[in-house]
Amino acid sequence: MVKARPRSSIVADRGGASATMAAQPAATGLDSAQVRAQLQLRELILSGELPGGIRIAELAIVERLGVSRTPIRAALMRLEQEGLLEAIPSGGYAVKTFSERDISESIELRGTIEGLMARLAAERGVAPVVLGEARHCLEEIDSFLAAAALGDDALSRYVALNEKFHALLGEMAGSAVIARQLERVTALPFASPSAFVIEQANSPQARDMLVVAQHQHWQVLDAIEQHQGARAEGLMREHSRLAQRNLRNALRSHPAQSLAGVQLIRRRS
Amino acid sequence: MVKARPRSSIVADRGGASATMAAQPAATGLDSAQVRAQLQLRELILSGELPGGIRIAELAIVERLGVSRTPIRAALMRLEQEGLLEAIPSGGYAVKTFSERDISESIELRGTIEGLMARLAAERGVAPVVLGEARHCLEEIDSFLAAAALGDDALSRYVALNEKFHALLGEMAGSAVIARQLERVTALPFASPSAFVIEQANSPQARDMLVVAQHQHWQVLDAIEQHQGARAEGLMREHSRLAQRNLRNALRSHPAQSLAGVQLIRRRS
DNA sequence: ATTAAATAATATGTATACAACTTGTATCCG
DNA sequence: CGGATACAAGTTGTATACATATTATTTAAT
Repeated sequence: MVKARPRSSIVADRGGASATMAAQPAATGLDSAQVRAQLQLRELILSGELPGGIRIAELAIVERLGVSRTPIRAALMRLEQEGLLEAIPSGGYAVKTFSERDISESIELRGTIEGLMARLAAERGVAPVVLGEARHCLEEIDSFLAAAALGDDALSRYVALNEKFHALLGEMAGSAVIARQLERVTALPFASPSAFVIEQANSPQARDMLVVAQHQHWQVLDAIEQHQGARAEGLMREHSRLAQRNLRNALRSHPAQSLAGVQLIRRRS
Repeated sequence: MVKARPRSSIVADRGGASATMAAQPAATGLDSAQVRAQLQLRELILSGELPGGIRIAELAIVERLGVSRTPIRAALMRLEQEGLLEAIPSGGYAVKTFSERDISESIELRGTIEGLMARLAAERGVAPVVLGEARHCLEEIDSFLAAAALGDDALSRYVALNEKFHALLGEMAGSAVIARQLERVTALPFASPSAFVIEQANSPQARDMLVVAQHQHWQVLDAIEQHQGARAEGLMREHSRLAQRNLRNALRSHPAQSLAGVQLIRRRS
């Protein structure tokens, strides 16, 4: 025991950082350091502080986040699996960039998998309790979509309920395997069901778009209830093409908006 | 520098193991320790030495593979992402098990994604060079499928060429995003395109099954060449249902065969 | 005898030291 | 002046020590 408390001295050296981390549990949660590092790194990437294409040095992240290399390495590995980073052949990771086509294909893939889920739900049948939940979810959307104009809070409520409906779709399909893969697809920031909804908030057709989307929601649910597999699948696919349209609009008219991760999109590719 | 060469002494202690590892590069390749550990662990799982449901202790793997915990931890994390392990809430990993339904859904998902690829290839068009490769691949299959009876070598050649054709399909679709997700699906041992082909080798209908599969291959290629997106997609989906059929046969008639990973399938679930 | 609590054993999570490798730079030779 | 080699700085890969959490076992009390 010659060397005395190697860690406590180090902690004292880095006391400021540690104290900061312990003082902001609201931002980072109280998960393990690995999860915290993963969340914080994802934020750094999506906020643009770590621009697309840049190589990520582990030691730089160590200084930024105040944890050792071990949990950071784990976080980097997970973010690579998630698709936000890509492994460099010579070692290390770089922040990935996405072409408009990449995003379009991600959305198409999401629509295809969601279509599969809707078809399975229709073919196999869904427990009445879950069907009730889904109906209730859509009724809630109906209720505030009735207003002629929508505020920002209505938009965010739509986003929340929309995600809930899509989550319920996974439950209705009853397949953990497929749900897992869908999660991997929607992990990409632009492939999520309501990625470009807020982007279109100020557009005059914003409400109309939501009306159409909600109509599709109801039709999908109807198709599922009536065991119309092909109809449910087709509707769900078409539903995802609204996101395609929003993607194009967002990239054309609003060059650099506040959407998380836009700076990862490389134009002209 | 009080403590002298902590590693070299340790290495001397484990000299046997290290020397063994260096002496068998043929079995493990000369990749990094992380990749080696990942490959060896996967083998241990698929061969049944680490049975489904069992918890994996890192130190036990350290003794088995002769590398330190760090690369093993990385390998475990990757195998979890791959779907062979599942994280235990209290920490650590356990070998996953699969119901027949899980596998069936994995195959259906693969068929769906391959169907999407085939449709995209048909709609967008494919470079003549790649089309030629695909045609050549199918012609090779034709050539040895002409024989009335098939030996074991013919079967393994079919498996190789079959995988090549499915890989070419990814190239024809021209989507790195979708190809990546398909890889994740086919990473599961039973979802791979030719998972149950060998299993059916001794069956009298084995050759007939391959004839049908090969017919579908040609039809898909034809549909792609003629820009018939819906036809290509439907054919590719139906093609995957041959695997479904083989799965059922394999589980019914041949209770515990030599297929890698069968012991991960939990009957009665 | 059974259950609960306490303690010991063992597991994973984290930090850091060390080694190997990659990359950028500077110097020397042609 | 250009190129190639050698050297140096920095980065990732690996091993291991340490801390903490979980699990198993044993003991005590009801």
